[in-house]
Amino acid sequence: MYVTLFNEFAPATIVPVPSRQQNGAAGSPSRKSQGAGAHLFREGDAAASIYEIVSGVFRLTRVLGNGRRQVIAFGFPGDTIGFPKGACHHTDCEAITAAEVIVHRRNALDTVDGDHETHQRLLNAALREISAMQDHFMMLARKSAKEKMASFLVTLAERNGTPIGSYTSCSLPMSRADIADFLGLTVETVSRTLTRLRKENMIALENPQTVLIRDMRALISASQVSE
Amino acid sequence: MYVTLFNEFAPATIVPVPSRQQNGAAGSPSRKSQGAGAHLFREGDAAASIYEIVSGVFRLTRVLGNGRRQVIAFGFPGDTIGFPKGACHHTDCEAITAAEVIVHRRNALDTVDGDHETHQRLLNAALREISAMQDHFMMLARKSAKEKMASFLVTLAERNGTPIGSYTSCSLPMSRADIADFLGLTVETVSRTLTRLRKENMIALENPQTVLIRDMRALISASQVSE
DNA sequence: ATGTAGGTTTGATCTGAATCAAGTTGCGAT
DNA sequence: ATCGCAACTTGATTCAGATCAAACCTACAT
Repeated sequence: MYVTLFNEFAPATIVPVPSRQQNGAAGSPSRKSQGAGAHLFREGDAAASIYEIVSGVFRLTRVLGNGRRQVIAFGFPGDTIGFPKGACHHTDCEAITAAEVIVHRRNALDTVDGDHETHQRLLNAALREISAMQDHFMMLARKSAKEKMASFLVTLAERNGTPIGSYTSCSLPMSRADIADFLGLTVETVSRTLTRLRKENMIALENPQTVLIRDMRALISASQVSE
Repeated sequence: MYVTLFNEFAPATIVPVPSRQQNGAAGSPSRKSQGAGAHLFREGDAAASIYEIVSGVFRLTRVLGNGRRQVIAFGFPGDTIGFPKGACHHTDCEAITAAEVIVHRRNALDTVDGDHETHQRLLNAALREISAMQDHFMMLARKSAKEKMASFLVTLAERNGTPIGSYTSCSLPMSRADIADFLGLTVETVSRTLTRLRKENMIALENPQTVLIRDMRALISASQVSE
């Protein structure tokens, strides 16, 4: 059974942060801080809000009967999460690092009277989300373990990496189990595949949570479907 | 507990088009007929329109380098298709039967000035889409061939089936290759799995394009993740 | 410092689905 | 009719990744 990282922070440290309330009638987005390991919302919760990630990393999951789990997405700063299905959230959402979000009232999506620009931004986020998920389909259904892992690292480096000389350093805030459940693999396969990429000199592991990409070109090439 | 795939689909919101053509400014949705095999749009096309399916079945696909293909979704009457990524369509869309669609100007999503209600309907369709795709993730990543095939048939029966006594007849307008590329399997596995479900007396094949579901309860049970 | 518990890596084996390879069936065109 | 082709089914074999099983860290708690 799966147990989350960072359990030591377990008690949800949700600290509302005072913020620019000058936004009159409808909008009034507020900020919220979130400790690592705390749930932002759970599957089935009434969807009162939509969130824009300011800092930190979130994990969106769904669970299937027995224990099979799917990580739908990781949320990074700039991402919008919490699109509702009807009145409810349809995923669990947990912070995997300490995090901060901007909270929008859920019906910023419904009504347009209040804040056109926010509405439009959320809508565009939803459309981007659809597109990103379609990419993920390809990955889940049609890529090998190596291609999946390479794709994942390339994406992560783009979002999250810091260049160090000609290399790129990239932290993996999520556990191997999270990666496995995102890519549709097992932890063992994730681990083995990382080792393989390491032995092929594409990456190095500074420590289990930090990857150094040594040959981005090769990694990108490995992320694409081979002939 | 996880139930079935996609059964949260739109309760066929086929709003008959009273074609409020008096709506000069923004709305003016029109209809379009589409022969079997004709493309409604292709990946990369400028996304000028969004479509609501009135009749017929569409197939949304993306192609990966060599020849690997992913069927993103099948579109049935009541579904909305053609959500753009930026200015472009990000999938191919082909009618697999003769079909008819309602055409909305693309910026029915952008601007709200014209037709609030249409805007809202499209937005809700986008949110439903996100939810449905999340279900599909689970299927692609975490289900066995038998579970996938059973899920697919159950979903199809819900959308498309006609009860015949205690049985449900259901046409498969798409080819085995389409089904395979939707479920992340090969044609051979699709065929074998259908045979297996047939031998287990859950279904019968009237002909290759028509399935008779003989034991819906068993099929639903097979569609769920086994212990 | 020692013990313990996750998380990670590595190894051995197994298996479900892919691949390779024929058949079959249905159908439209000659 | 029957030829040709495409879609489908079935069979034999292979293989990538799952599963089963041990180590191997760290980091925290005693």
